[in-house]
Amino acid sequence: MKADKSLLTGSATLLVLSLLSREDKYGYQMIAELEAKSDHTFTMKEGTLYPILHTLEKEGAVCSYEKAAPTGRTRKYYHITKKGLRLLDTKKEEWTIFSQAVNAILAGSDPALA
Amino acid sequence: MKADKSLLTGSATLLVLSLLSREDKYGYQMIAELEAKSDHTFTMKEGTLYPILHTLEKEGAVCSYEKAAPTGRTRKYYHITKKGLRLLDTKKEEWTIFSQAVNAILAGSDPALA
DNA sequence: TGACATACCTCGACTCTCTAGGTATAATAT
DNA sequence: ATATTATACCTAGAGAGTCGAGGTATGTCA
Repeated sequence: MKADKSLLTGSATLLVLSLLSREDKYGYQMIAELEAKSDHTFTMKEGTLYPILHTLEKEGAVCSYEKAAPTGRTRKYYHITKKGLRLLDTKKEEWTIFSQAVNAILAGSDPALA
Repeated sequence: MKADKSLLTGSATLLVLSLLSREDKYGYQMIAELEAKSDHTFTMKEGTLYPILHTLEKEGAVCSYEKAAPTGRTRKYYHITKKGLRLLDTKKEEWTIFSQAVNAILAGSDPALA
C-alpha cells in the first residue's frame, strides 16, 4: 500500500463491488486485480477481503458458487446481485461526494505547497 | 455526514492540517469551517478533532497558544509548524494517489450504472 | 435566572482493516 | 520421490481511528 492504509477504510466494499460489476470473480483474483489496476496502491489483504465477501453475501449483495479451474482446483466465484448493483450505485455516489469535499478543502490550503 | 462516515478515516488529519495551512484557527472554528466548506459532507465531531489536535501537537506538527476572543472568552489557537507543512504535503500526495487509484477501479465498473 | 451557544476535554464503544496464524491442492524444483 | 512454492480459501484477535455521550466552564440574551 503506497498511501496510508487507513484511507482504504470505507472504500474496500466499494472497490469489491466495482470489480464484481463487470464479471464474476473469485477472491484471490480480486486481490491481484486490485493491485494491478491501482498500480500497486491497493494491496488488499485476504483478512480484509474474505470477511467483506461473506458480509456482502449475508446481505444478499452477492452470491457465490463453486467452479473448477482448468487446473482442476475448485474456486469460489462471486456474482453481484441486483441488490448489490444498487448498493454499488449508492457507494459510488458517496465516494464522489466525499472526494469532492476533500478536494474542496485542499483547494483552500496554501497554494505555495501545491 | 452525507457520505459513509468511515470514509473519513485517514483523511481527518489531512483536513485539519489543510485548514491550518491558511491561518491559525481554534478547534470549534475548524469544525464549523469543515462543515461549511464541504457543503455539510463533513461534520467532524469534537471527540474526533480534539484528540487529533493533541496528537499533532505531541508530534510537533502544530503548536498552540491561548488568545482571548473579542467576547472575552479564551480560545486555544493552533499554528502549523514547518514540520506540519511537510506532513501536509505528504498526506496530500497520499490522498491524490489514493483517490486516483479508486477512480481507476471505478472507471472499470459497469458503465450502464454511471 | 434559566436557557442556549460557545469552547474545551475525555472515556468507552464501535467499526474496519491487518497480522498471523491455519488448511488444502497443484505445480515446480531438487 | 519429495520438498518447496504458488494458489486458494478461511478465522480470531489486535490495533487504529472515529463517534457517542458525557463532563466543565464562560458569555449572551430573554
